[in-house]
Amino acid sequence: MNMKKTNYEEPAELLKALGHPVRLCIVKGLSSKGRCNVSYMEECMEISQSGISQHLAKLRNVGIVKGYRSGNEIYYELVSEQAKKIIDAVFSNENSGLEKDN
Amino acid sequence: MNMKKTNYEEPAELLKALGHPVRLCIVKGLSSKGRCNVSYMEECMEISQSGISQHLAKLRNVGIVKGYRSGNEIYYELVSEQAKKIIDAVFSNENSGLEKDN
DNA sequence: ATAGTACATTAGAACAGTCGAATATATTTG
DNA sequence: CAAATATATTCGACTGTTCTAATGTACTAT
Repeated sequence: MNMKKTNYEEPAELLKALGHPVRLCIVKGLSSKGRCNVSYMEECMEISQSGISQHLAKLRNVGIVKGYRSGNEIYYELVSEQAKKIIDAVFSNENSGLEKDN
Repeated sequence: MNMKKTNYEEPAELLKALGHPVRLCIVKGLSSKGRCNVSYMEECMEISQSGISQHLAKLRNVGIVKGYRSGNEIYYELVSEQAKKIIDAVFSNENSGLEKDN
């Protein structure tokens, strides 16, 4: 029944990349507002410049975002359809009831 | 523009829990086959008993799965609607084109 | 060329995640 | 009760992640 671990390694990488509050925030922001430069992200979240850059690097490395230079600044865009779908799934949160009463 | 980090902490936990090949495999399996006991999972994946148990503990802790004892064994079920949606998004992978040509 | 701005990269300390081995607990069977 | 089975928990080594501070690079303006 095809439960080979290797089939899950790539999608797990994607989920792991999204599984950090700062990165999730970045991607959610890009998903709803389109492109955005790094300084703006810095202003919106309490995190250092280098922090943002490092998180963006991870998102780039798994192909979730892509950056375009425009003069002095770099604008990022969400380029992974799969990531978009995941974000939609995560935030389609009309939480209709009983969860986590474990 | 509501980019507060705290709003992203819980969903990030969920994604992080799913962001490991073994756990993703478990959840995907439960998603498509319904309930399953631990021994069966062990057989299907190359990992120790304690490994499976530890991963199941994580999934339990964030409310993704729930286990029911039936005699000697424990059957797990996927109980988080949000996780189901995410799994669907991850594996709706009719990859229609251009991604990751970074 | 120098200085300023925007971003990326590196380094290292602190912390979190993962894995196998050993041990613990709950249940069933004899 | 003792032994067997199924699962959970704990421990410790190892690896990976995250953060801050410092430094590097690319572009712009003067």
